[in-house]
Amino acid sequence: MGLKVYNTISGKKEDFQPVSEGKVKLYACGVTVYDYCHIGHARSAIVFDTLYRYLMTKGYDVTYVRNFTDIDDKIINRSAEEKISWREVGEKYIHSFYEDMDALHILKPTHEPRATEHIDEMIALVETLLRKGHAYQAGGDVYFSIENFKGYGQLSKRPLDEMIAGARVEIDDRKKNPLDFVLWKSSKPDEPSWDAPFGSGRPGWHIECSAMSTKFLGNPFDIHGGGKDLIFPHHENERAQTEAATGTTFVKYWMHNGFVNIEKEKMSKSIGNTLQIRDFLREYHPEVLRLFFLSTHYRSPVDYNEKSIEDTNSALHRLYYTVERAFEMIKTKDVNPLPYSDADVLEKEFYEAMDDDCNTALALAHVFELSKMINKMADEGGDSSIPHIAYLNNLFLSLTQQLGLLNDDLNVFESQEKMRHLTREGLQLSSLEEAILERTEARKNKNYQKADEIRKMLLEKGIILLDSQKGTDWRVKNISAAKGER
RNA sequence: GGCGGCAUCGCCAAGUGGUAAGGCAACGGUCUGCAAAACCGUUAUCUCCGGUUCAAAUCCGGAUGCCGCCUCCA
Repeated sequence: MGLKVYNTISGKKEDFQPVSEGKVKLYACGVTVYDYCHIGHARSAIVFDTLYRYLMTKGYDVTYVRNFTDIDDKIINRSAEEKISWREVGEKYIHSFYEDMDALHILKPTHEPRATEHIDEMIALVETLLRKGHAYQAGGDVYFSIENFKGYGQLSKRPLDEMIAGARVEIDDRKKNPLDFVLWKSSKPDEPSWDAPFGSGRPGWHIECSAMSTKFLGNPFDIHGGGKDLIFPHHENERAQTEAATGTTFVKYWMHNGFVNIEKEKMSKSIGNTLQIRDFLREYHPEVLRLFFLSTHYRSPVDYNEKSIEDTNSALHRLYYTVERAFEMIKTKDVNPLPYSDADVLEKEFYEAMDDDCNTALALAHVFELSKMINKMADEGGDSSIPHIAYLNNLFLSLTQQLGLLNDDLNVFESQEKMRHLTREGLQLSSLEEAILERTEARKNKNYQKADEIRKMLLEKGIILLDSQKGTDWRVKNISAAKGER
């Protein structure tokens, strides 16, 4: 079974057939660099990162392009607010973008072009459009004329007359048609501008993606992605201007991810409920966010709320503990992994799920089943099952890592989680260790009452003590349960 | 007003014709001095009404509710 993807323009799942055999050209709209990234950006990045990884797993030679919009009104405004140049604004937020993406283990795309480094290509594109009669000049600006581009509205599926009738389209006298959009805009005296045959100024929003995707991927290319909100007007306009200029299909498959809501409310700056990635990471492990997003199909809206995140956090712990347990059993011996057919079935189902329009939620279900299989085998014990456990564990890690999960070393994961928790509780590691020692003494003396008091005291701080032959270790209590008690 | 989407166990969430994956939580059990983790077991007929079909959560029609887009936005 081959990969199927849902194509926005046809509204259907289609068999994925790349333009060139064995190669995939993928373009995802990146960010406008004027602020820190929020978890909506993270979702988009994670969705297309997952697709990118999966395409590579399937053996495609993938060229993945993700742009930076580094010139735009918001950047100019920001530059005034922060009293730094617009270029410094760009640099600053590109830097922060990388910090966030690295923390989330988002793989680096093949190319990450910046708009301002491709002004020449944009100018050439605008000139072509002018020459072909798809664009016109008005008051120093250049507009794209939708009139003689017959496919306008196909992507977003909007009838033109009704869009025009829509109350929210701003009427601009300079436009021949209210839906015409700017390709090039004249700059005010103190704004950045570039010389062009049709007057100095700066590019409109959509033109950069047309220029850069075409430059790096050619036309047509395979997949163009982004958030659902980009379908109109951004992608509709990109498509119109590119196809009008080149006379050929722009993109074969359009893929769009759903939104992130926060507590059932749309996340937006005007409501003031945006959650930045860096703020999230102060509270939770980065993979909690990844697992959370992968638990819902990428096209569906997803509601961010504390309970769901804490549930996800518990689920992620389960995955890590499974690996920990498996390694514990394997490490003592030199083990040759021995295949196990029940696991091979799960592996097959995992790939079938991924092939079905990247159904990561279903794929994850199989990962959890595999986790159960490993734990069960470990429970039943017996040296004879160890080669199987080694096999299952290898498979488990290969599947989770395809989803970008379980990147951390177990010790790192655990200790980060513990430190994060101690900070949250305002506890010192040394005093915790002291309490544990004290309890161990009490247990030796069979003073279980005191031992239980200490256990209870620590439990109230979200710390669980784990007794074993080797001594007493501790873990962070499942946070959702801990919070419910307080 | 136009276009589109969604409604599945307490919560989250897969599932597009053959009698409901998975996660979290809960309860009972095994294990443990007590716990934890893990494992075993238990918990749904899919918003409502009508239709098509041998057969529908899945297709069609209608109702109700929720949401998104049409303006910068991942």
